[in-house]
Amino acid sequence: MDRFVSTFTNKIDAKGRVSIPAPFRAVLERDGYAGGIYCYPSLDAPALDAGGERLAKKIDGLLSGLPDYSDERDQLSVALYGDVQVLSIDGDGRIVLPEVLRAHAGVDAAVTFVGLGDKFQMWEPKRFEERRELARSKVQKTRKLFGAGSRIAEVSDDGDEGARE
Amino acid sequence: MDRFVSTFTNKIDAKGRVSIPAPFRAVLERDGYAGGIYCYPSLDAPALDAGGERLAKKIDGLLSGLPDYSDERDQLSVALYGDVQVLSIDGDGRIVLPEVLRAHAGVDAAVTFVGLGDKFQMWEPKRFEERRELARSKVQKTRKLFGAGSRIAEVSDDGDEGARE
DNA sequence: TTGACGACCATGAAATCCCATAGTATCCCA
DNA sequence: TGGGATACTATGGGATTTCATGGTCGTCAA
Repeated sequence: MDRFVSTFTNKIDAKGRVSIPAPFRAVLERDGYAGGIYCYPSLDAPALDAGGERLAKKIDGLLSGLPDYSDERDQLSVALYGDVQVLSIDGDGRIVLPEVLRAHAGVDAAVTFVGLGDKFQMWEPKRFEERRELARSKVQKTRKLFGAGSRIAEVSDDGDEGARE
Repeated sequence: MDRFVSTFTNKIDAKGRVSIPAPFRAVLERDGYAGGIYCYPSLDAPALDAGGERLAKKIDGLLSGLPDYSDERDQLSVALYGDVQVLSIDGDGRIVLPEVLRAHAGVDAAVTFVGLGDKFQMWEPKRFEERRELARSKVQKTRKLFGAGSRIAEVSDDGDEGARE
């Protein structure tokens, strides 16, 4: 297994710590774990994007096309690197979400971890449920377009069944 | 971790000292720390660019692409090397910003350190907030310009597919 | 002598490490 | 196949370390 799949919800304790789901930790270790995960506000959702080295390299890839020390590169770097935080994982597989990130995602007592293949997202549980409903209905539509029994619907359902509370 | 990532804001004390964020110091140490950091006014922003050996080598690289004794090279080397200062780091991880540099960046009571991968910038906190907003909106535009299938779209879209409305 | 600068020490808050526990899933062997 | 032992996970809390920041004391030079 080398990608983030399925969803898990864990509590945030009094010290602001939250356990990264064990399956995700396993993926991170295979993914050249370097002491922490990269995490930043999702560009267009009240959630946080996170991942390991693979994700970091993708960001590098975005910038590698631009000439060094150009104004444009600097600006993009600010938005891409400037908002990224490296969250270190403690001996028990937990991270601490800084205030800025918690605010963006609106998380408080618990966090829902959502696997997205190369990376995963962290959501406030209720908000994620709402999104999930929307996503499901969208899948229904897509399904009709492709015809019943298409794999798109199957895959989504798999992910959901495996989810824990 | 081997790149400068994320942003931190630290205070300048009565003697003009300011702590370099610990994560940045860690990067500098891996980066062949030689007693100080290289620092110079950003070419097109009211900020300061800074970094370690890797940054110095990149500057060398830029110049090596130009023919010796060309006007362009002379101008560029003056622009790049002319204002470079080597700031030594004290035992507690602090530097002192010379007046010239503080003036260029307009810093006074505090400094915002912004990781940009190979180097980092120092900003006056308020000015940086404005710049950050600019950068963010630029990223949004850039995403729209590059259609689906481009590398930029890939990274951004990955995040959204799973959870978008 | 005064002022700038560097080395060194002090401190409170925050982050990190380490250990404990309970519930659950997994394994192993009869 | 059943049942007990084992391993793992999420979570809580105390102890320790790190970090940013403030201050003092010398030193060197103008």
